[in-house]
Order: sequence, then structure tokens, then C-alpha cells
Amino acid sequence: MTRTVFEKPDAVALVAEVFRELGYEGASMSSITARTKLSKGSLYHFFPGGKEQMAAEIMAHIDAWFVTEVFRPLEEDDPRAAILGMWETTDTYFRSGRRVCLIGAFALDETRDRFPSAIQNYFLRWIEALAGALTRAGLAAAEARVLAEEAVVGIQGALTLARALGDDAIFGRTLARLKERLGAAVE
Amino acid sequence: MTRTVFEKPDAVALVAEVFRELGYEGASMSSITARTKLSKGSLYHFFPGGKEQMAAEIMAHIDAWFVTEVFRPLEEDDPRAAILGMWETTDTYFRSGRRVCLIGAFALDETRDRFPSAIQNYFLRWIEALAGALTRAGLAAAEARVLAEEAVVGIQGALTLARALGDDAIFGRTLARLKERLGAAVE
DNA sequence: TATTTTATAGACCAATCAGTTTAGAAGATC
DNA sequence: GATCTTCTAAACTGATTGGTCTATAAAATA
Repeated sequence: MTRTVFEKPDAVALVAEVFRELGYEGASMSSITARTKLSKGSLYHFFPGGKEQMAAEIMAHIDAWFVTEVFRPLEEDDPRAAILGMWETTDTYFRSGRRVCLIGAFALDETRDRFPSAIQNYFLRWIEALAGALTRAGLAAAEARVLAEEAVVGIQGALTLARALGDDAIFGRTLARLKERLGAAVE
Repeated sequence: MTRTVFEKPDAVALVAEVFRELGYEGASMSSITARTKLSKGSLYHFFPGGKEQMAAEIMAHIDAWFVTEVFRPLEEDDPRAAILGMWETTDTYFRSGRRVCLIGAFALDETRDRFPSAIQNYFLRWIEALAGALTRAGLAAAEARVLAEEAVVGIQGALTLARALGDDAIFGRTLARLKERLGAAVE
């Protein structure tokens, strides 16, 4: 009998992709075991709290990744360069729109009511980090906030349309448009 | 024993709201019967094909509504007035962002694979109808298309953030910004 | 190498799932 | 008012759900 041994960080990442593809309700334990190759025993060993704990830890993992890779870099010295880096990181993370935003997807149905603050904070911090960079690049606080909100709205909307249309180009087009608009505002 | 008698159009509308709130996988037959007060007998009488038929008919119903209330009005004589009307209709339909886009939500998870053309056509037709109005208002076809895409992306993104943040104002702010941007382009 | 800890496999559970069936009530037609 | 069609209620089905448990394999520690 062959056995495959997993480590928890790998389990989190594997299960995350299943939730991302199927949504919280759509991701049944059997679909999770089938797609990740982790047995139920392994899953409940790592996540005694079941699906709810899996989703909570996945969201915490995503949040930590964005703090390190997106939000904190936006606080660095050169705000213009930081914002340019954000477009690159965002395009890579969402695989040019082929990967959806798990937290955005959770927000749309009543899964939101299970994790309201995690969902709210993720988007709030993104908007605040970007608005902060725009402010340090010279924009008035109010204008920075409006533009940051427009950017995060555009990213989410483009992810929805990319999947709805099966269009691999719309996400890149949207990022390019937002990049130009924010770039022009801080020139 | 009291019995409530429903008509099919009412059944479609009632079930639609449950799918909208819970998503396709999240909407179980028991949650549908509980929230709509339609019994299983009634539901399978109206929709012998079960959940899949319910969702298909709901999407067709939404599509028809948008054709009548949004897409066709955009083809009327005065394109500027038609576009202004679209912002009103959109704000009302999505209840200032408190109501999500069922078709956008279906696009995000593998529910999309059940109804790929219905989902794709809904967004394609919206973009095309709006681009057509912008063209007739004087814009070059390419520019009209880009702006129309930006508008539909913005609407979807704002719906996601409205729910994620529990913010009643962000949808209206986004619509106002898009209205101004499209209005300025055709002046 | 012996022991302890960590992790896997899969049988098992009660509850819920989508869907079927049947009996009869309400509404429409005659 | 009798007949026929439409619709509802709820019991029922087999399959699947999320979750538990036990035996044991692998890894870490001693």
C-alpha cells in the first residue's frame, strides 16, 4: 500500500485551489479528496474544524501573501515604482485572469456571512495600501482613495468578465488601462 | 390544510432570489422550499429538470429582462439619453449594490461550465449594446468598445466590493464615475 | 534500535442531498 | 354541478454530504 505524505502548507495551497475553482459550497469533501489526493484522514488531521477551518486558514494564507507581496511593497520608498510593481504582481497572481479571486467569490454568496471581517479587511487593506502610495506620490487623500477604489473594483470586475467571457485578454487590458490612469494621475 | 397556489412566473422569480443569495451549489432544494414556500411537488411540477432547469430558466428570464429593459433601449434614437437611462435602470435592478449579479456569480465557479453560452452572451450583448450606443453618439468603434467594456467591468467589480465591504455607497459612486466618463467621451 | 509523535487510509455514521411518487386539493372547462 | 387539468403536500428513495474513528505506516526522537 503506497502512501503519500503531505505537509500542512502544501495541504493549504492544494485545498485553496479547490475552493477557488468550486466555491465554498461547491467544494465537497469528496471533490477535495479527489482533486488534492489528500485523504479524509489527512484533511481532518490538518483541519480538525473541517471545511470552515480550511476556508479560514486559506483566507489567512492569501491575506498574508498579499500583505507581503502587495500591501507592504506599496509602503516602500518609491510609490510610483511600487504601484508599477503591483500591476505585475497582480497579473501574475491571477494568472492573467484565468484564476479567480477566492475572497471576491466568497463575498458574493452567503459564504460571506461566515467570514465577514476577513473578506472586508482584505479589500479595505488593498484599497488603503494603494491609496497610501498614491498619496505619497502627490495626490490629495480624497482623490487617491477614489482612484484606489476604482483600481480594486476594476480588478474584481475584470476577473468576473474574464471567466464569464472565457477571454484571456480582458484582464490584461483592464490592468493596462488602470495602470495608465493611475500613472497619469501622479505625473 | 391550507394550500398556496403559485404561478410559474412567480416561481421563477422566487427561486431566482434564492440562487442569487446562495449560489448554484449553495441553493439546496430544502433551502429553496424554505425560502420560497414552494413545496418540492410544486418545484418539480414547474421544473421537471430540477435545479439545472431552474437555473437555466432563471438565466433566460434575466436575459429577457435585460434585453427589454437595457439592451433594446440602448438602440433607441437618442443614444445619450439611452445611456443615461441605463445607469438608472442598472442602479435600480441591483438595488444600489445590495443585490448581486446572479450571472456574474455563476461565472466565477464551475457553475459556469453548466451554462457557458448563456453567461457569455449576457455580458457580450451588454457590452455590444452599450458600445453601439456610444458609436451612434459619435465615438469611433474601437473607443466605444473599450469604454463599454470598462463600464460592464466596473459594474461587476462594484457589485463584488459592495458585498465584500458591506458598503451601500460604493456601487453608486462607481456608477456615477462611469456615467461621467462615458458622458465626457460623447460630448 | 526502541519509542513516541505525526500523518494516512478507508470504513463507518447520521444527516442531508436531489429527485420520485402518490393522493388529493384547487381551478378551469363543460 | 360533473369532469378534467393543473398544482400542492409530504412520504419516500438511493446517493452523497460533512464529519468520526480505528488501525497502521512513516518520521522524528531517544
